[in-house]
Amino acid sequence: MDAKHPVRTTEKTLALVEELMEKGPCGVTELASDLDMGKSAVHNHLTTLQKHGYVLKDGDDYRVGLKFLEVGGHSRKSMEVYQVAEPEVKSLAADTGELANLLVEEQGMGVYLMRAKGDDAVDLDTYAGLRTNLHTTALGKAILANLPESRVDEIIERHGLEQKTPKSIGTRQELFQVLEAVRERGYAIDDGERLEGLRCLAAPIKSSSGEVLGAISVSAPASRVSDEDLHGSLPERVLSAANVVELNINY
Amino acid sequence: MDAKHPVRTTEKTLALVEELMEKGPCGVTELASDLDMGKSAVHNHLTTLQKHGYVLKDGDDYRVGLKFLEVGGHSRKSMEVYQVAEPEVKSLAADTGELANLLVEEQGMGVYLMRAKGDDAVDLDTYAGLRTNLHTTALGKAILANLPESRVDEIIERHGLEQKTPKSIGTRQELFQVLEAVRERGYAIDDGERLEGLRCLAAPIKSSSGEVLGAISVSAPASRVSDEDLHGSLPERVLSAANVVELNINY
DNA sequence: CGTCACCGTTCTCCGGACCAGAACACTTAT
DNA sequence: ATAAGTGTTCTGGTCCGGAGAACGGTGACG
Repeated sequence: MDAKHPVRTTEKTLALVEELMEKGPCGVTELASDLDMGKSAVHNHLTTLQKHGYVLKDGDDYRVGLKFLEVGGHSRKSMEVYQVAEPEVKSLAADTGELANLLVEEQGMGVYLMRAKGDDAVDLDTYAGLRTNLHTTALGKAILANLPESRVDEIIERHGLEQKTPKSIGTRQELFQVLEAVRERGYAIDDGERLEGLRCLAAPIKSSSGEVLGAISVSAPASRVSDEDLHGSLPERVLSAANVVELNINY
Repeated sequence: MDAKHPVRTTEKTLALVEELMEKGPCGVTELASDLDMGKSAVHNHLTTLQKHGYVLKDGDDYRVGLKFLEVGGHSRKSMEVYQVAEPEVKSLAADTGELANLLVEEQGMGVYLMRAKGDDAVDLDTYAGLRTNLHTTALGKAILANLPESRVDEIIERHGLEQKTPKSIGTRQELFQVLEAVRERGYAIDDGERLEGLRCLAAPIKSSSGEVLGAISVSAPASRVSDEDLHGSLPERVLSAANVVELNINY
Protein backbone atom coordinates (compact mmCIF):
# COMPACT_ATOMS: atom_id res chain seq x y z
CA MET A 1 0.00 0.00 0.00
CA ASP A 2 2.94 2.32 -0.40
CA ALA A 3 2.50 5.49 -2.35
CA LYS A 4 3.73 4.90 -5.90
CA HIS A 5 4.14 8.57 -6.51
CA PRO A 6 4.69 10.23 -3.19
CA VAL A 7 4.43 14.00 -3.09
CA ARG A 8 7.88 14.83 -1.81
CA THR A 9 7.01 18.36 -0.86
CA THR A 10 4.20 17.13 1.36
CA GLU A 11 6.53 14.61 2.95
CA LYS A 12 8.91 17.39 3.84
CA THR A 13 6.10 19.30 5.46
CA LEU A 14 5.08 16.28 7.48
CA ALA A 15 8.65 15.57 8.53
CA LEU A 16 8.87 19.14 9.77
CA VAL A 17 5.72 18.78 11.82
CA GLU A 18 6.89 15.56 13.42
CA GLU A 19 10.30 16.96 14.18
CA LEU A 20 8.65 19.99 15.73
CA MET A 21 6.41 17.74 17.79
CA GLU A 22 9.27 15.62 19.11
CA LYS A 23 11.67 18.43 19.88
CA GLY A 24 9.15 20.93 21.12
CA PRO A 25 9.31 24.57 20.12
CA CYS A 26 12.46 25.42 18.19
CA GLY A 27 13.93 27.67 15.54
CA VAL A 28 14.42 27.55 11.80
CA THR A 29 18.15 26.87 11.82
CA GLU A 30 17.87 23.93 14.18
CA LEU A 31 15.11 22.30 12.18
CA ALA A 32 17.01 22.87 8.96
CA SER A 33 20.13 21.12 10.20
CA ASP A 34 18.16 18.25 11.75
CA LEU A 35 16.28 17.54 8.56
CA ASP A 36 19.05 18.41 6.09
CA MET A 37 17.09 21.15 4.47
CA GLY A 38 17.95 24.70 3.60
CA LYS A 39 16.85 27.41 5.96
CA SER A 40 14.69 29.02 3.31
CA ALA A 41 12.87 25.79 2.61
CA VAL A 42 12.12 25.27 6.28
CA HIS A 43 11.00 28.83 6.57
CA ASN A 44 8.65 28.57 3.61
CA HIS A 45 7.06 25.41 4.97
CA LEU A 46 6.66 26.83 8.45
CA THR A 47 5.03 30.07 7.29
CA THR A 48 2.70 28.08 5.08
CA LEU A 49 1.71 25.85 7.98
CA GLN A 50 1.31 28.89 10.18
CA LYS A 51 -1.00 30.56 7.68
CA HIS A 52 -3.36 27.63 8.09
CA GLY A 53 -3.07 27.30 11.87
CA TYR A 54 -1.02 24.10 11.99
CA VAL A 55 2.03 25.85 13.38
CA LEU A 56 2.50 28.93 15.52
CA LYS A 57 5.31 31.34 16.08
CA ASP A 58 6.24 31.99 19.71
CA GLY A 59 8.82 34.76 19.62
CA ASP A 60 11.56 33.35 17.42
CA ASP A 61 10.57 29.72 17.90
CA TYR A 62 7.92 27.76 16.09
CA ARG A 63 5.65 25.17 17.68
CA VAL A 64 2.81 22.94 16.51
CA GLY A 65 -0.60 24.55 16.81
CA LEU A 66 -3.96 23.26 17.94
CA LYS A 67 -5.31 22.90 14.42
CA PHE A 68 -4.13 19.31 14.60
CA LEU A 69 -6.33 18.85 17.63
CA GLU A 70 -9.27 20.20 15.67
CA VAL A 71 -8.81 17.77 12.80
CA GLY A 72 -8.00 14.86 15.09
CA GLY A 73 -10.82 15.68 17.48
CA HIS A 74 -13.24 15.83 14.61
CA SER A 75 -12.02 12.51 13.34
CA ARG A 76 -12.39 10.89 16.74
CA LYS A 77 -15.82 12.37 17.32
CA SER A 78 -17.07 10.87 14.08
CA MET A 79 -16.05 7.35 15.07
CA GLU A 80 -19.02 5.32 16.22
CA VAL A 81 -16.97 3.23 18.63
CA TYR A 82 -15.85 6.39 20.40
CA GLN A 83 -19.32 7.90 20.64
CA VAL A 84 -20.73 4.73 22.13
CA ALA A 85 -17.83 3.69 24.34
CA GLU A 86 -17.02 7.09 25.81
CA PRO A 87 -19.66 7.10 28.56
CA GLU A 88 -18.98 3.46 29.38
CA VAL A 89 -15.27 4.04 29.82
CA LYS A 90 -16.00 6.98 32.06
CA SER A 91 -18.34 5.03 34.29
CA LEU A 92 -15.88 2.13 34.36
CA ALA A 93 -13.29 4.53 35.71
CA ALA A 94 -15.74 6.01 38.20
CA ASP A 95 -16.88 2.56 39.43
CA THR A 96 -13.43 1.08 39.87
CA GLY A 97 -11.69 4.29 40.90
CA GLU A 98 -8.87 3.33 38.54
CA LEU A 99 -7.63 4.38 35.09
CA ALA A 100 -9.82 3.22 32.19
CA ASN A 101 -8.78 3.35 28.54
CA LEU A 102 -10.17 2.96 25.04
CA LEU A 103 -7.90 1.80 22.23
CA VAL A 104 -8.48 1.17 18.54
CA GLU A 105 -6.24 -0.31 15.87
CA GLU A 106 -5.12 1.81 12.95
CA GLN A 107 -2.50 0.81 10.40
CA GLY A 108 -1.32 -1.99 12.66
CA MET A 109 -0.73 0.27 15.64
CA GLY A 110 -2.81 0.88 18.74
CA VAL A 111 -4.20 4.38 19.19
CA TYR A 112 -5.60 5.55 22.51
CA LEU A 113 -8.91 7.28 21.85
CA MET A 114 -9.44 8.38 25.43
CA ARG A 115 -8.65 7.72 29.03
CA ALA A 116 -10.77 8.35 32.09
CA LYS A 117 -9.43 8.67 35.59
CA GLY A 118 -11.20 7.35 38.67
CA ASP A 119 -10.59 8.84 42.11
CA ASP A 120 -7.52 6.70 42.86
CA ALA A 121 -6.22 6.36 39.32
CA VAL A 122 -2.51 6.09 38.60
CA ASP A 123 -1.22 8.77 36.26
CA LEU A 124 0.40 7.16 33.23
CA ASP A 125 1.79 9.33 30.50
CA THR A 126 -0.66 8.11 27.93
CA TYR A 127 -2.87 10.62 26.16
CA ALA A 128 -5.57 10.65 23.52
CA GLY A 129 -3.89 10.05 20.20
CA LEU A 130 -0.83 8.25 21.55
CA ARG A 131 0.30 5.29 19.43
CA THR A 132 1.67 2.09 20.82
CA ASN A 133 2.69 -1.33 19.55
CA LEU A 134 -0.25 -3.67 19.91
CA HIS A 135 1.70 -6.57 21.41
CA THR A 136 2.95 -4.55 24.37
CA THR A 137 -0.36 -3.79 26.10
CA ALA A 138 -3.37 -5.72 27.33
CA LEU A 139 -5.53 -3.51 25.11
CA GLY A 140 -3.50 -4.40 22.06
CA LYS A 141 -3.54 -8.10 22.84
CA ALA A 142 -7.30 -8.04 23.22
CA ILE A 143 -7.48 -6.63 19.71
CA LEU A 144 -4.85 -8.89 18.14
CA ALA A 145 -6.57 -11.96 19.58
CA ASN A 146 -9.63 -11.12 17.51
CA LEU A 147 -7.96 -10.35 14.21
CA PRO A 148 -7.40 -13.03 11.53
CA GLU A 149 -4.04 -14.77 11.87
CA SER A 150 -2.92 -13.42 8.50
CA ARG A 151 -3.59 -9.89 9.64
CA VAL A 152 -1.55 -10.44 12.80
CA ASP A 153 1.35 -11.68 10.68
CA GLU A 154 1.13 -8.58 8.49
CA ILE A 155 1.29 -6.42 11.58
CA ILE A 156 4.30 -8.31 12.98
CA GLU A 157 6.07 -7.95 9.66
CA ARG A 158 5.31 -4.27 9.43
CA HIS A 159 6.06 -3.19 12.99
CA GLY A 160 8.15 -6.01 14.47
CA LEU A 161 7.94 -7.23 18.05
CA GLU A 162 10.00 -4.68 19.85
CA GLN A 163 10.53 -5.57 23.51
CA LYS A 164 9.80 -2.61 25.70
CA THR A 165 10.82 -4.48 28.86
CA PRO A 166 12.43 -7.92 29.49
CA LYS A 167 8.95 -9.31 30.19
CA SER A 168 7.58 -8.20 26.81
CA ILE A 169 6.55 -10.67 24.17
CA GLY A 170 9.48 -11.14 21.83
CA THR A 171 8.64 -13.91 19.38
CA ARG A 172 5.82 -14.76 17.03
CA GLN A 173 5.27 -18.12 18.72
CA GLU A 174 5.03 -16.61 22.16
CA LEU A 175 2.55 -14.02 20.90
CA PHE A 176 0.26 -16.58 19.30
CA GLN A 177 0.23 -18.65 22.50
CA VAL A 178 -0.79 -15.61 24.49
CA LEU A 179 -3.46 -14.67 21.96
CA GLU A 180 -4.92 -18.16 22.13
CA ALA A 181 -5.19 -17.82 25.90
CA VAL A 182 -6.86 -14.42 25.47
CA ARG A 183 -9.44 -15.93 23.14
CA GLU A 184 -10.21 -18.70 25.64
CA ARG A 185 -10.53 -16.36 28.60
CA GLY A 186 -12.26 -13.59 26.66
CA TYR A 187 -9.97 -10.90 28.05
CA ALA A 188 -6.28 -9.95 28.02
CA ILE A 189 -3.91 -9.27 30.88
CA ASP A 190 -0.75 -7.27 31.28
CA ASP A 191 0.96 -8.06 34.56
CA GLY A 192 3.84 -5.66 34.77
CA GLU A 193 4.98 -6.08 31.16
CA ARG A 194 4.64 -2.48 30.21
CA LEU A 195 5.48 -0.99 33.58
CA GLU A 196 6.75 -2.77 36.68
CA GLY A 197 4.00 -2.95 39.29
CA LEU A 198 1.19 -2.07 36.92
CA ARG A 199 -1.56 -4.53 36.10
CA CYS A 200 -3.95 -4.03 33.18
CA LEU A 201 -6.97 -5.98 32.08
CA ALA A 202 -8.60 -5.44 28.68
CA ALA A 203 -11.66 -6.73 26.84
CA PRO A 204 -12.34 -6.48 23.11
CA ILE A 205 -15.31 -4.72 21.55
CA LYS A 206 -16.69 -6.74 18.65
CA SER A 207 -19.34 -5.97 16.08
CA SER A 208 -22.21 -8.36 15.42
CA SER A 209 -20.23 -9.80 12.52
CA GLY A 210 -17.33 -10.65 14.82
CA GLU A 211 -15.02 -7.88 13.66
CA VAL A 212 -13.04 -6.26 16.47
CA LEU A 213 -13.67 -2.52 16.77
CA GLY A 214 -11.46 -1.68 19.72
CA ALA A 215 -10.77 -2.59 23.33
CA ILE A 216 -11.51 -1.28 26.81
CA SER A 217 -9.17 -1.62 29.77
CA VAL A 218 -8.57 -0.84 33.40
CA SER A 219 -5.05 -0.15 34.66
CA ALA A 220 -4.20 -0.30 38.35
CA PRO A 221 -1.20 -0.72 40.63
CA ALA A 222 -0.56 -4.35 41.57
CA SER A 223 -0.89 -3.39 45.22
CA ARG A 224 -4.60 -2.78 44.71
CA VAL A 225 -5.29 -5.74 42.43
CA SER A 226 -5.08 -9.14 44.08
CA ASP A 227 -4.68 -12.30 42.02
CA GLU A 228 -8.32 -13.07 42.76
CA ASP A 229 -9.43 -9.68 41.46
CA LEU A 230 -7.38 -10.21 38.34
CA HIS A 231 -9.39 -13.28 37.43
CA GLY A 232 -12.61 -12.60 39.30
CA SER A 233 -14.36 -9.31 39.88
CA LEU A 234 -12.25 -7.11 37.61
CA PRO A 235 -12.73 -9.07 34.36
CA GLU A 236 -16.43 -9.13 35.11
CA ARG A 237 -16.63 -5.37 35.18
CA VAL A 238 -14.50 -4.78 32.14
CA LEU A 239 -16.25 -7.46 30.11
CA SER A 240 -19.59 -6.06 31.14
CA ALA A 241 -18.59 -2.56 30.00
CA ALA A 242 -17.38 -3.92 26.66
CA ASN A 243 -20.60 -5.87 26.31
CA VAL A 244 -22.74 -2.80 26.86
CA VAL A 245 -20.81 -1.03 24.12
CA GLU A 246 -21.31 -3.96 21.76
CA LEU A 247 -25.03 -3.99 22.40
CA ASN A 248 -25.33 -0.25 21.81
CA ILE A 249 -23.36 -0.41 18.59
CA ASN A 250 -25.34 -3.28 17.18
CA TYR A 251 -28.66 -1.85 18.38
CA MET B 1 2.04 37.60 9.14
CA ASP B 2 1.14 36.06 5.81
CA ALA B 3 3.51 33.66 4.17
CA LYS B 4 5.56 35.54 1.58
CA HIS B 5 6.44 32.39 -0.23
CA PRO B 6 3.73 29.86 0.48
CA VAL B 7 4.44 26.27 -0.46
CA ARG B 8 1.55 25.71 -2.83
CA THR B 9 1.89 21.95 -2.79
CA THR B 10 1.54 21.90 0.97
CA GLU B 11 -1.49 24.14 0.74
CA LYS B 12 -3.11 21.68 -1.61
CA THR B 13 -2.44 18.88 0.84
CA LEU B 14 -3.99 20.87 3.67
CA ALA B 15 -6.99 21.81 1.58
CA LEU B 16 -7.51 18.12 0.88
CA VAL B 17 -7.38 17.27 4.55
CA GLU B 18 -9.88 19.95 5.47
CA GLU B 19 -12.23 19.00 2.68
CA LEU B 20 -12.01 15.40 3.81
CA MET B 21 -12.74 16.44 7.37
CA GLU B 22 -15.80 18.48 6.44
CA LYS B 23 -17.33 16.04 4.00
CA GLY B 24 -16.43 12.89 5.85
CA PRO B 25 -15.12 9.84 4.03
CA CYS B 26 -15.26 10.23 0.28
CA GLY B 27 -13.62 9.25 -2.97
CA VAL B 28 -10.94 10.62 -5.24
CA THR B 29 -13.21 11.91 -7.99
CA GLU B 30 -15.43 13.83 -5.62
CA LEU B 31 -12.50 15.51 -3.90
CA ALA B 32 -10.93 16.33 -7.24
CA SER B 33 -14.00 18.11 -8.53
CA ASP B 34 -14.58 19.95 -5.24
CA LEU B 35 -11.05 21.30 -5.16
CA ASP B 36 -10.53 21.77 -8.90
CA MET B 37 -7.63 19.37 -9.03
CA GLY B 38 -6.87 16.48 -11.32
CA LYS B 39 -7.67 13.02 -10.09
CA SER B 40 -4.03 11.98 -10.24
CA ALA B 41 -2.95 14.91 -8.10
CA VAL B 42 -5.55 14.10 -5.48
CA HIS B 43 -4.54 10.48 -5.57
CA ASN B 44 -0.86 11.28 -5.11
CA HIS B 45 -1.57 13.51 -2.15
CA LEU B 46 -3.87 11.00 -0.51
CA THR B 47 -1.47 8.08 -0.82
CA THR B 48 1.31 10.24 0.55
CA LEU B 49 -0.81 11.22 3.53
CA GLN B 50 -1.83 7.61 3.98
CA LYS B 51 1.78 6.46 4.03
CA HIS B 52 2.32 8.67 7.05
CA GLY B 53 -0.92 7.80 8.84
CA TYR B 54 -2.73 11.10 8.30
CA VAL B 55 -5.30 9.55 6.00
CA LEU B 56 -6.77 6.06 5.71
CA LYS B 57 -8.44 4.15 2.97
CA ASP B 58 -11.76 2.52 3.88
CA GLY B 59 -12.72 0.42 0.91
CA ASP B 60 -12.77 2.91 -1.97
CA ASP B 61 -13.18 5.95 0.23
CA TYR B 62 -10.55 7.90 2.06
CA ARG B 63 -10.93 9.43 5.50
CA VAL B 64 -8.75 11.38 7.90
CA GLY B 65 -6.74 9.20 10.27
CA LEU B 66 -5.94 9.46 13.93
CA LYS B 67 -2.41 10.71 13.36
CA PHE B 68 -3.84 14.19 13.65
CA LEU B 69 -5.07 13.26 17.10
CA GLU B 70 -1.57 12.14 18.01
CA VAL B 71 0.03 15.40 16.99
CA GLY B 72 -2.77 17.50 18.44
CA GLY B 73 -2.90 15.49 21.64
CA HIS B 74 0.83 15.86 22.07
CA SER B 75 0.57 19.59 21.53
CA ARG B 76 -2.23 19.90 24.08
CA LYS B 77 -0.45 17.76 26.63
CA SER B 78 2.59 19.99 26.47
CA MET B 79 0.61 23.11 27.30
CA GLU B 80 1.03 24.15 30.90
CA VAL B 81 -2.42 25.66 31.17
CA TYR B 82 -3.93 22.34 30.14
CA GLN B 83 -1.89 20.28 32.55
CA VAL B 84 -2.79 22.49 35.46
CA ALA B 85 -6.40 23.24 34.60
CA GLU B 86 -7.49 19.74 33.60
CA PRO B 87 -8.14 18.39 37.10
CA GLU B 88 -9.82 21.63 38.15
CA VAL B 89 -12.22 21.60 35.21
CA LYS B 90 -13.09 18.00 35.99
CA SER B 91 -13.85 18.71 39.61
CA LEU B 92 -15.82 21.79 38.63
CA ALA B 93 -17.98 19.56 36.45
CA ALA B 94 -18.31 16.97 39.21
CA ASP B 95 -19.23 19.57 41.85
CA THR B 96 -21.81 21.41 39.77
CA GLY B 97 -23.08 18.39 37.87
CA GLU B 98 -22.98 20.51 34.73
CA LEU B 99 -20.76 20.85 31.67
CA ALA B 100 -17.38 22.51 32.31
CA ASN B 101 -15.02 23.74 29.60
CA LEU B 102 -11.50 25.01 29.06
CA LEU B 103 -10.76 27.39 26.20
CA VAL B 104 -7.59 29.06 24.99
CA GLU B 105 -7.00 31.66 22.32
CA GLU B 106 -4.95 30.82 19.26
CA GLN B 107 -4.60 33.03 16.21
CA GLY B 108 -7.56 35.10 17.32
CA MET B 109 -9.89 32.14 17.62
CA GLY B 110 -11.06 30.22 20.66
CA VAL B 111 -10.01 26.58 20.86
CA TYR B 112 -11.67 24.20 23.29
CA LEU B 113 -8.93 22.22 25.05
CA MET B 114 -11.30 19.94 26.93
CA ARG B 115 -14.76 19.56 28.34
CA ALA B 116 -15.86 17.62 31.37
CA LYS B 117 -19.37 16.42 31.97
CA GLY B 118 -21.05 16.34 35.37
CA ASP B 119 -23.88 13.94 36.13
CA ASP B 120 -26.61 16.20 34.75
CA ALA B 121 -24.60 17.90 32.02
CA VAL B 122 -26.21 19.01 28.79
CA ASP B 123 -24.61 17.49 25.71
CA LEU B 124 -23.40 20.24 23.41
CA ASP B 125 -21.66 19.35 20.20
CA THR B 126 -18.39 20.89 21.26
CA TYR B 127 -15.28 18.76 21.32
CA ALA B 128 -11.60 19.12 22.14
CA GLY B 129 -10.03 21.04 19.29
CA LEU B 130 -13.17 22.80 18.13
CA ARG B 131 -12.65 26.43 17.11
CA THR B 132 -15.09 29.19 17.75
CA ASN B 133 -15.26 32.94 17.37
CA LEU B 134 -14.27 34.51 20.66
CA HIS B 135 -17.08 37.07 20.79
CA THR B 136 -19.82 34.44 20.65
CA THR B 137 -19.16 32.60 23.93
CA ALA B 138 -18.74 33.49 27.58
CA LEU B 139 -15.34 31.79 27.48
CA GLY B 140 -14.23 33.95 24.59
CA LYS B 141 -15.47 37.15 26.20
CA ALA B 142 -13.59 36.31 29.40
CA ILE B 143 -10.44 36.10 27.29
CA LEU B 144 -11.09 39.16 25.13
CA ALA B 145 -11.79 41.25 28.22
CA ASN B 146 -8.22 40.63 29.35
CA LEU B 147 -6.41 41.27 26.10
CA PRO B 148 -5.06 44.72 25.15
CA GLU B 149 -7.56 46.79 23.19
CA SER B 150 -5.28 46.81 20.16
CA ARG B 151 -5.20 43.04 20.14
CA VAL B 152 -8.99 42.89 20.28
CA ASP B 153 -9.18 45.21 17.29
CA GLU B 154 -6.79 43.00 15.35
CA ILE B 155 -8.98 40.01 16.09
CA ILE B 156 -12.13 41.83 15.02
CA GLU B 157 -10.45 42.86 11.80
CA ARG B 158 -9.20 39.37 11.10
CA HIS B 159 -12.27 37.35 11.96
CA GLY B 160 -15.14 39.85 11.95
CA LEU B 161 -18.09 39.82 14.33
CA GLU B 162 -20.29 37.21 12.76
CA GLN B 163 -23.66 36.96 14.46
CA LYS B 164 -24.46 33.35 15.23
CA THR B 165 -27.90 34.26 16.60
CA PRO B 166 -29.91 37.51 16.72
CA LYS B 167 -28.73 37.97 20.31
CA SER B 168 -25.03 37.84 19.36
CA ILE B 169 -22.77 40.80 19.64
CA GLY B 170 -22.65 42.49 16.28
CA THR B 171 -20.71 45.74 16.59
CA ARG B 172 -17.35 46.79 17.93
CA GLN B 173 -18.96 49.27 20.28
CA GLU B 174 -21.32 46.72 21.74
CA LEU B 175 -18.44 44.31 22.26
CA PHE B 176 -16.28 46.81 24.11
CA GLN B 177 -19.17 47.71 26.41
CA VAL B 178 -19.66 44.07 27.25
CA LEU B 179 -15.93 43.55 27.82
CA GLU B 180 -15.83 46.50 30.19
CA ALA B 181 -18.64 44.92 32.20
CA VAL B 182 -16.75 41.62 32.24
CA ARG B 183 -13.66 43.33 33.61
CA GLU B 184 -15.70 44.96 36.38
CA ARG B 185 -17.47 41.77 37.37
CA GLY B 186 -14.46 39.54 36.87
CA TYR B 187 -16.43 36.96 34.89
CA ALA B 188 -18.36 36.71 31.62
CA ILE B 189 -21.89 35.55 30.95
CA ASP B 190 -23.67 34.09 27.97
CA ASP B 191 -27.41 34.07 28.53
CA GLY B 192 -28.82 32.25 25.55
CA GLU B 193 -26.67 34.01 22.95
CA ARG B 194 -25.08 30.91 21.59
CA LEU B 195 -28.01 28.57 22.12
CA GLU B 196 -31.53 29.46 23.25
CA GLY B 197 -32.06 28.30 26.83
CA LEU B 198 -28.39 27.78 27.59
CA ARG B 199 -26.58 29.86 30.18
CA CYS B 200 -22.79 29.93 30.47
CA LEU B 201 -20.50 31.58 32.95
CA ALA B 202 -16.76 31.91 32.36
CA ALA B 203 -13.75 33.18 34.28
CA PRO B 204 -10.34 34.06 32.86
CA ILE B 205 -7.07 32.39 33.88
CA LYS B 206 -4.32 34.97 34.17
CA SER B 207 -0.60 34.63 34.73
CA SER B 208 1.16 36.57 37.46
CA SER B 209 2.09 39.19 34.87
CA GLY B 210 -1.57 39.74 34.01
CA GLU B 211 -1.50 37.94 30.67
CA VAL B 212 -4.60 35.87 29.99
CA LEU B 213 -3.84 32.18 29.44
CA GLY B 214 -7.33 30.82 28.88
CA ALA B 215 -10.76 30.61 30.45
CA ILE B 216 -12.88 28.14 32.39
CA SER B 217 -16.65 27.91 32.13
CA VAL B 218 -19.76 26.11 33.24
CA SER B 219 -22.68 25.66 30.83
CA ALA B 220 -26.13 24.74 32.06
CA PRO B 221 -29.75 24.93 30.95
CA ALA B 222 -31.51 28.11 32.09
CA SER B 223 -34.05 25.97 33.89
CA ARG B 224 -31.41 24.94 36.40
CA VAL B 225 -29.71 28.32 36.77
CA SER B 226 -31.74 30.99 38.51
CA ASP B 227 -30.86 34.64 38.17
CA GLU B 228 -29.50 34.50 41.70
CA ASP B 229 -27.24 31.58 40.84
CA LEU B 230 -26.01 33.45 37.80
CA HIS B 231 -24.66 36.26 39.95
CA GLY B 232 -24.17 34.47 43.23
CA SER B 233 -23.06 30.92 43.88
CA LEU B 234 -22.09 29.96 40.34
CA PRO B 235 -19.57 32.75 39.70
CA GLU B 236 -18.05 31.94 43.05
CA ARG B 237 -17.34 28.37 42.05
CA VAL B 238 -16.02 29.18 38.60
CA LEU B 239 -13.85 32.03 39.85
CA SER B 240 -12.51 29.82 42.59
CA ALA B 241 -11.57 27.11 40.08
CA ALA B 242 -9.84 29.67 37.86
CA ASN B 243 -8.05 31.03 40.88
CA VAL B 244 -6.71 27.62 41.89
CA VAL B 245 -5.34 27.19 38.39
CA GLU B 246 -3.68 30.60 38.54
CA LEU B 247 -2.04 29.78 41.84
CA ASN B 248 -0.75 26.44 40.57
CA ILE B 249 0.64 27.98 37.42
CA ASN B 250 2.43 30.75 39.22
CA TYR B 251 3.67 28.42 41.98
C1' DC C 1 30.82 51.25 21.25
C1' DG C 2 32.33 48.64 17.53
C1' DT C 3 32.68 43.88 16.39
C1' DC C 4 31.21 39.56 15.79
C1' DA C 5 28.29 35.69 15.62
C1' DC C 6 24.06 34.19 15.52
C1' DC C 7 19.24 34.43 14.47
C1' DG C 8 14.98 34.64 11.16
C1' DT C 9 13.76 36.47 6.77
C1' DT C 10 14.07 37.70 1.74
C1' DC C 11 15.59 37.13 -2.94
C1' DT C 12 16.84 34.91 -7.45
C1' DC C 13 17.27 31.38 -10.69
C1' DC C 14 17.71 26.68 -12.24
C1' DG C 15 16.68 21.75 -11.91
C1' DG C 16 13.45 18.67 -10.74
C1' DA C 17 8.94 17.60 -9.00
C1' DC C 18 3.98 18.20 -9.46
C1' DC C 19 0.12 17.35 -12.02
C1' DA C 20 -3.24 17.54 -16.39
C1' DG C 21 -4.74 14.49 -19.21
C1' DA C 22 -5.08 10.10 -21.25
C1' DA C 23 -5.05 5.22 -20.77
C1' DC C 24 -5.97 1.27 -17.74
C1' DA C 25 -8.31 -2.09 -14.61
C1' DC C 26 -12.15 -3.04 -12.31
C1' DT C 27 -17.03 -2.99 -10.60
C1' DT C 28 -21.87 -2.21 -11.27
C1' DA C 29 -26.13 -1.28 -13.93
C1' DT C 30 -28.53 -1.36 -17.65
C1' DA D 1 -22.48 -6.63 -24.37
C1' DT D 2 -22.34 -2.11 -23.43
C1' DA D 3 -21.74 1.86 -20.85
C1' DA D 4 -20.72 4.72 -17.11
C1' DG D 5 -18.85 4.99 -13.02
C1' DT D 6 -14.88 4.19 -9.91
C1' DG D 7 -9.70 4.21 -8.24
C1' DT D 8 -5.09 3.75 -10.16
C1' DT D 9 -0.98 4.26 -13.34
C1' DC D 10 1.85 6.62 -16.61
C1' DT D 11 4.33 10.29 -19.06
C1' DG D 12 5.96 14.88 -20.51
C1' DG D 13 5.86 19.81 -20.12
C1' DT D 14 5.66 23.57 -17.01
C1' DC D 15 5.95 25.72 -13.04
C1' DC D 16 7.36 25.95 -8.47
C1' DG D 17 10.30 24.47 -4.53
C1' DG D 18 14.53 25.30 -2.46
C1' DA D 19 19.95 26.00 -2.39
C1' DG D 20 22.66 29.49 -1.47
C1' DA D 21 23.74 34.16 -0.85
C1' DA D 22 22.47 38.54 0.94
C1' DC D 23 19.82 41.27 4.33
C1' DG D 24 18.28 43.19 8.86
C1' DG D 25 18.07 42.73 13.68
C1' DT D 26 19.64 41.32 18.30
C1' DG D 27 22.52 40.05 22.02
C1' DA D 28 27.33 39.00 23.77
C1' DC D 29 31.69 40.41 24.33
C1' DG D 30 36.14 42.90 25.05
